[in-house]
Amino acid sequence: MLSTELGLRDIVENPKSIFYLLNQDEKDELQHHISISHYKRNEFVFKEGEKPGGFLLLIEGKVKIFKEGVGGREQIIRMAKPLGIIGHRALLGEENHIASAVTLEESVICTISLDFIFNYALKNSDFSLVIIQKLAKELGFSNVRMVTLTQKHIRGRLAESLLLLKDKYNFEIDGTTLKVYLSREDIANLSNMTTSNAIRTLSTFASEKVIAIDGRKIKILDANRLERISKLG
Amino acid sequence: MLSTELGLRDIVENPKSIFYLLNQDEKDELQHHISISHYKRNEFVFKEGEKPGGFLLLIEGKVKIFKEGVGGREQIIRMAKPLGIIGHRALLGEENHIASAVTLEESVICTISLDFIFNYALKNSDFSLVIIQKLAKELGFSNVRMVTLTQKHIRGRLAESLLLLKDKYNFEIDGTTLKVYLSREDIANLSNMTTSNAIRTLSTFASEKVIAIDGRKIKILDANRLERISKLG
DNA sequence: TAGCTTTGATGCTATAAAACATACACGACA
DNA sequence: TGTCGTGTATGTTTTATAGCATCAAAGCTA
Repeated sequence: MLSTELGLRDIVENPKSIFYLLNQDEKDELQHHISISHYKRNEFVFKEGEKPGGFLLLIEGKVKIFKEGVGGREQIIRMAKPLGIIGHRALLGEENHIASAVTLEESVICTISLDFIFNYALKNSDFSLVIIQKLAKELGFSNVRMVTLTQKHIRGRLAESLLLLKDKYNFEIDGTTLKVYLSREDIANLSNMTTSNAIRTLSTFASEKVIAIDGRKIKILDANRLERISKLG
Repeated sequence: MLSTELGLRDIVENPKSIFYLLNQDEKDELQHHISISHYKRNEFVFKEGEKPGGFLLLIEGKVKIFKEGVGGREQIIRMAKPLGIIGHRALLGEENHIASAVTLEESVICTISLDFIFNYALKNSDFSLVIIQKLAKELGFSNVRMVTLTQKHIRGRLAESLLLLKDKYNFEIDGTTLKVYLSREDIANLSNMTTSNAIRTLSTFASEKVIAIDGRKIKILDANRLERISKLG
């Protein structure tokens, strides 16, 4: 089911891939610096404190990036989807990982050597510019999120997280069901609240007909209302 | 008192400046793309929502970068000191400013044109690499801060902020007085708490002999203890 | 299929921190 | 010299949310 072979081509041929804009020589060279790994659900890709071993590109699956906080309580910093890059912050900042990455479902990840990134890709100023833009946007996201996670109340934080999941993973073909299936605990860790409060607030939203819940399946019934809750509540 | 003339040379000759690593041609070109502005205390350098007008380098003074949150409550995202760059995130991400910048004291800021940054500086891969590293480190800082601001309790957050101020601005010649004089409100906005709680917790720290306060003058008496409070409390 | 573990749901209690209310110190300015 | 405004200090009340306990449902595994 997991299409490894397709994945390799995808990395350089899909316009959404960061390596798409490399020139042909660089793309040819890339083939020698790449390796592919399969992960089952809930496997660590890297752990907080580790030294980055390469530049990682998620080919298939979903990954959460989170940091352990006070008393082991984890905060999900961001989530990745196919053709997203992971672990790049530590690598580019020449630091160890400050967060861990765990697969949310069966995933395929391709590793590009540090050597290639620093000696080939980053010599290409188009590539550098895209990396710069990506980091700048991520930094903006992180700054905005810092303020909302600290200032918004529970309902607002949860609403924002649901909208975030919608923007990142979109809907199933029905147009309402979120295309990502998280445990209540993960939803809580994404929204900076306890699991109990995530469960409680989700049911409140359901009773208000803003969402519908069926196990881990979440349908967004009233996105505008959710938007308003995120802003005001 | 504010040394404008010295400032201009400093930009290219001081190893701490990001423009130090440009080659001579680029440095010569830079002179045609630079302008300098003076700011009084508590003046806006840029505001949330504005389009970045240039790449800003703080020559002299201190600046806070903050974001308006729920109900106008502001969160200080970071603080800048001389030879630090400001507003670069929006510029490099090709977005509008998501935060505002205000001087904490009389300041001198130099503006480098967008044109120079994109058509000269970023063509130099050494410069790009330094920008990439800077952004990556900032992103790491922001991610870590996101977790501590959401998870630590008041005492821990305030202790962390005081240590942050120490790391950024260091001490006066006496070796204990923080070389930055913030209002209680700014300290609160930095630490994600109300002004009352900042005042209260500061006095508690003072009564515990961890710090000494004399108006806006803060002496750090026991940095280790503060470190422990930041980690555990 | 039974027994065990994990996850989800809900009520109750405790508590950290916000919100509010004064009061005081200090400088600016008439 | 008095009055006003601003920043700082401190006590009291209120509230959001964490923490805990219990129970039900759903998945696993033997």
